[in-house]
Amino acid sequence: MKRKITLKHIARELDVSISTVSKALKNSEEISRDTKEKVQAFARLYNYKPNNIAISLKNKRTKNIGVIVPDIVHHFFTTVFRGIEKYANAKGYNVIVCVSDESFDKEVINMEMLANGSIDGFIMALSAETQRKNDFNHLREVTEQGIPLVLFDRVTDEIRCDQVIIDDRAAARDATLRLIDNGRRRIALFTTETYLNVSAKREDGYRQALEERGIPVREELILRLPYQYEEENLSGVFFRDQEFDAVLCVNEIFAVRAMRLAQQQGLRIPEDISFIGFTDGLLSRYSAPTLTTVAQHGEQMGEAAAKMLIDKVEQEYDETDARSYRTRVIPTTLIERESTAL
Amino acid sequence: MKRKITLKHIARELDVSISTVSKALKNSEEISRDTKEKVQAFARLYNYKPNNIAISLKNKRTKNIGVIVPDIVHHFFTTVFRGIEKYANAKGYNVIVCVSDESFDKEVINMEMLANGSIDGFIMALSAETQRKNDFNHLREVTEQGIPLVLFDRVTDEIRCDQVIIDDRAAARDATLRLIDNGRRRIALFTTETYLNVSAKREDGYRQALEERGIPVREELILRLPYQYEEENLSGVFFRDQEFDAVLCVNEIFAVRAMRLAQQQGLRIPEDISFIGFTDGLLSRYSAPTLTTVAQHGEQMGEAAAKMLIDKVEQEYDETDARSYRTRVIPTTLIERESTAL
DNA sequence: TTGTACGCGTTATCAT
DNA sequence: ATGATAACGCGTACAA
Repeated sequence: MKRKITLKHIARELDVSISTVSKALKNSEEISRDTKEKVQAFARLYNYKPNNIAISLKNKRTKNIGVIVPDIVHHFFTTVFRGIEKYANAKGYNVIVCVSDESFDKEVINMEMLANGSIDGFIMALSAETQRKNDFNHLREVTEQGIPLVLFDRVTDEIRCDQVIIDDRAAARDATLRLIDNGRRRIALFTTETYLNVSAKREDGYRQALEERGIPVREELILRLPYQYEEENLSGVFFRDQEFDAVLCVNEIFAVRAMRLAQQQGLRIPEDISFIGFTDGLLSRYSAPTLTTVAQHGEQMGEAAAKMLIDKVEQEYDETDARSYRTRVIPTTLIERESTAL
Repeated sequence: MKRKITLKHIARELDVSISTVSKALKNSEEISRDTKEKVQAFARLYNYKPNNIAISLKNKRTKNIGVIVPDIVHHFFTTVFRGIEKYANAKGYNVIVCVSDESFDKEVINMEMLANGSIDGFIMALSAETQRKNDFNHLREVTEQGIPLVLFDRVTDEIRCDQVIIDDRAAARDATLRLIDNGRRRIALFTTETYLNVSAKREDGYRQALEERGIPVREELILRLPYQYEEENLSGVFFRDQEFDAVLCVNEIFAVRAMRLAQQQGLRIPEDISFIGFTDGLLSRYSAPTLTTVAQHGEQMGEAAAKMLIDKVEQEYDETDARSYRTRVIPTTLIERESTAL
């Protein structure tokens, strides 16, 4: 077993001092050609690579960034993660991922775990529970320690930090307007039961669009669903009892399931009823009919977040402490597919 | 800004030595109650937490594990990752994720980056390119350095290490047998064009099932598709020209797209033609009709992999160097849904 | 009961 | 041109 070699080993073997080896490997001018060649040859032979941990300790920089997301088996978060990883990797950073599982406690524990030197900064989307509790002390502690933090998607304004978001309100408004312009008048909204910032904003946008067009908002057309709802006792009834000709859904799963139910009720899509969802994932692309959806461009969000974070990490701390926090709004795109193709 | 506090700060402040502080915080018997209380109070007040990096350097243990996957925006890998993260976290480990993007070079670079002290062990699924090139020197180097490695799903037998896999051959065989037992005789196979171990094994299983039942394998029923194929010039033609009554697909995207094409040709599912896919993801659950699929239980695979890795990391190295490498086969489950419901 | 010294691996500064 | 020393933060064997 070829154990990892260190400067010390090389020094001992070549009978020079550790610092000589260190300098030789960096091609320092102070070292003679002879020794440099000797050392470098030896190092190459034994495949010497500096120990990351030692360098981290010395530099107080880990070149790691911590990412905490509520869920990883989730197209949107995965997409954002890909953007983060791609950018970070290109900049020589590694990414440590923790999953909060929508739990406040896990979020706190993970943050504390990573905050003790493991990472140079955080990128995160808040757990549902955190948003519900409105308790952000763990975030505050971290930022007060001077650790850069970038929030994305599930954010809060209670903490001074960078943010990367989409304009959920505008996106929902645009989507709703599109339905209206397509001649739809009785537009339902299927949203989540649990409180999420984003759902709330999407609902705002939905309401705003209706009001703008002088269409009264009918509260009975707004359906708040738990994540794992049973088809029968909810939408089934809903579809039979209510009359509507379009549905805006805050995610694609709701949309696809709703389309299925509508079809089972004998409704034709998009002739009788049209659908728009959020999150342009696999379901939207491969459902039958394919689903018109608001693309959030997660990868772009991830890249933006990583860029903001790494910029902050690498900027000298003393830089005129003019800590300005920025919010980047990534534009959404309405991707039109069959579910609204009139 | 409350900077992170160290033992040194506490020692200076309380006018004791660093080691006294260190011991006091561990409630050592050698330290007087007085000092202990004083130190602990101070530490709590300033929220002292030991620096992970320093501890890693000292212990030569990082409590990090490295995960390298070909793709993260992918249901199966995500699911495995969740299992890894869950188990690792429970054991106090963090997970560093790198994406090889199916590229050999990126896989090598990421491995080397992490192997220099950043992690205690690797869990990975090989990139397509690595499998194609059959070049595993990067894996060999790492294992020769004594870094534990667990391969999952996309594995190789060229490297002595632990493995977590499903029995792809058996799963495909069972699925095919199920189709045969349902009275299907002209069963097609839709598989990937790029060489992957798993696809090859699934094809084996498919062939074996047919042979077992005395059904001749018709090569023209085996379709090898690129990942991003165009509907028109491939399956479209295929569906018109060929006659078959069932399709086994090596992933769920192929299955869902194929179902759609079949429906467009006027075929009824499952009456005229039935489908089985691999990977029990969202598409299988929410497609219309819902898709019968081979569940790979990724989360369980992830947990198993993490357990094997951490066991190895934590076992003393000198333990009778009886390095036995184990292969865990996670049983698959055929989840029957509408696409085969006769 | 407390403190000193050393080591983990590296680099930077300051001798020689 | 080379080497000794200190420092990053921590833990521990040993000395006082």
